[in-house]
Amino acid sequence: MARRLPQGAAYQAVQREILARIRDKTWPPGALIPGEIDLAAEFGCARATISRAMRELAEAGVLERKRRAGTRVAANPVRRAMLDIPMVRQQVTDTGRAYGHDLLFRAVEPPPEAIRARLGLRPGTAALHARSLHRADGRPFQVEDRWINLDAVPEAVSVDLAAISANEWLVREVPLSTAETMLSAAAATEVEAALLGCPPGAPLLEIERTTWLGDLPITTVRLLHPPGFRVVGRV
Amino acid sequence: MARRLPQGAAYQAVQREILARIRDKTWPPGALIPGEIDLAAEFGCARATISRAMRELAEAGVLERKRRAGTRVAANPVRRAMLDIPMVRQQVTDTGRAYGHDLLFRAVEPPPEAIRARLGLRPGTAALHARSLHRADGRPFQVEDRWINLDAVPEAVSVDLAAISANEWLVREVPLSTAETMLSAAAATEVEAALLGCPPGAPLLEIERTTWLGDLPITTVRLLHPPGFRVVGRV
DNA sequence: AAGTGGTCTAGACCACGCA
DNA sequence: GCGTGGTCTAGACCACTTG
Repeated sequence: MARRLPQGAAYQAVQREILARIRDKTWPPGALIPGEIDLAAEFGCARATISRAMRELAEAGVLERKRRAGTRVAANPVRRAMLDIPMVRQQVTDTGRAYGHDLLFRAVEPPPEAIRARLGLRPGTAALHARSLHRADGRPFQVEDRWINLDAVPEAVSVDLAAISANEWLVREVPLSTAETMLSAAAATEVEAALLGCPPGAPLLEIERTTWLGDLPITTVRLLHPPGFRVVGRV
Repeated sequence: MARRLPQGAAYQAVQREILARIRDKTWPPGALIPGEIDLAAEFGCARATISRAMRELAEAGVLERKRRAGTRVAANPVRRAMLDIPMVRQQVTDTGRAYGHDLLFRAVEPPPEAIRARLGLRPGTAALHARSLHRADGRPFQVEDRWINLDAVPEAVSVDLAAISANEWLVREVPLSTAETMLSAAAATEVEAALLGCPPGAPLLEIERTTWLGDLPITTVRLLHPPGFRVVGRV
């Protein structure tokens, strides 16, 4: 760049300038903006610098890029929220509370049809089923209902889930799995209400997550949080 | 690279190799992995290629990088879910349904204390308050309860919110605002139940979002979805 | 003080997808 | 075709942090 901007890198200065031009409607939504070579000339920097700035803005949903067609300001910007869903233990201890968990149930049994399909099991195949209650300072924090595909991780059957939570064992043993996460609201059943210490029918935040290693389904879990629990998104 | 891998770019091939080595525990959680120069030599590519591969993996939470200290495999990988929260209209029409919305209420009035604080208003200041019902194929899809900071966007007061939803007007007029998003479960009040066509007390997925332009609060909104509604995360 | 990641450059080739 | 973005390279300087 002609003058070295004090705050941050050149590609970030380029990003700020692009964002400013979108905000002040120099480049309105849907508009075609100059190509990388033109902008590099204007900003007095290398094309790679412009490229990185625009690539990141495209990943953020601000710009839409197509070869030959050029770069446009996104017409329908999508609001994105990044949710961090750490291990339960961390969620609890990060807020200064004491973590504990109870294994409520453990069995190797054929899952219901919905779970069976999600884990890609042949009908009749058994899977490891575990239910736990996680506590913060002794009070109910999360009910976890988990199914583990024993075809994928047979070692799981011999893990003492009372000593180490399934979550932590899986993170250690099967790192880097890909996941699909769903959030919804559910009414507490009698059992769930008793566990979480809330009235039956109370609104619970429900997180369902299925993880794969490559194409191989590993586990699917349903997490229930007591009323008042919030998930906060960054960005 | 020595041999041109058919699928994708070189930096992606490097990423796949790094991920493979983490998975097979060549590089276990917490381990220090070779520096960029060493890896560039090993993979037979430029240092910038390794750098991009590792930078992205660090952004994804897989690696932790520090100058001088080097790069380590993340010890406590955090599960991240990226939620796309598009404009209501798109959410509805993308699933092939007809979109419609009714403006239920509109007033310029002092907000309750919680909202006032969130919008950074002086006590007694009025804000634009609007409540809408969004429909998909005529059926209730979302209840929107919004407050708009008229100090930040005075033009909002003269917008016909029956013709264009507040959401769409704000996206067009105040693009690129930053936002904080919260998800939780809430029990339907009598009014909300009537609007959404569900029993009172039914569990609703609640999304609260506040947006800023720089440091200036623009709007805060509470979105309620009927039972069964799900938000799905990518990655 | 030294080594690591973070960034930038100038140039190059490629691939996709409009015209 | 041909212009755009997408990627790669070889080399350079800088900034942070730790031994």
